[in-house]
Amino acid sequence: MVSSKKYWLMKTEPETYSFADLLSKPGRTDGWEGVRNYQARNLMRDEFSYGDEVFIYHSSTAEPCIVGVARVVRTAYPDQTALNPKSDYFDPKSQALGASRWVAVEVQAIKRFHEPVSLKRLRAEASLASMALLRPGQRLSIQPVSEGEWRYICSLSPLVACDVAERETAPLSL
DNA sequence: GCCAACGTTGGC
DNA sequence: GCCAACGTTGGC
Repeated sequence: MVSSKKYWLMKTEPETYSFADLLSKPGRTDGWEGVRNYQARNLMRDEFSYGDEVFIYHSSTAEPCIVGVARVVRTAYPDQTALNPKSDYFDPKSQALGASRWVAVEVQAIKRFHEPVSLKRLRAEASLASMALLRPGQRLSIQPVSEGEWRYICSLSPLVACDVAERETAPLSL
């Protein structure tokens, strides 16, 4: 039996890597690298399936918010940045091991919120009270999102397909 | 920049 | 395996 689609939330600091950065990649697809937490790694490695959908969340910024939706287009593979001494994500222990202890997945941006859904807004919604993201001291950079939470959040602001947005906004650059 | 809440490290 | 020290995250 084919398992049903699961939903996730992934945090990123937009100063380091923003949703716009993902949109700028070929095919709006990129490797989600640099996750250096076992719990988050295990979710990616053991739970992420092809086609799962992911909220992209901007953290450590003036207005923390969910900015868009991406789709898992490649399941977990070794995160090679852990073996690259020049990478910000270099991990000496992986180097000592001779293999990366970390994994990455590839995600493709598919939709953006017309109005990003702010953390403040999420906190104001009673039906999201038990959401993982809103728990005090929740630092996990990859979190499961229930189908109910997913649908509710998607109803809070219109979603714009990224390929459409590209056509509308991208100047001709040939 | 503060600080609470974690997670990791390493001595024992 | 305990746990103190240290580092990191991330909202405010």
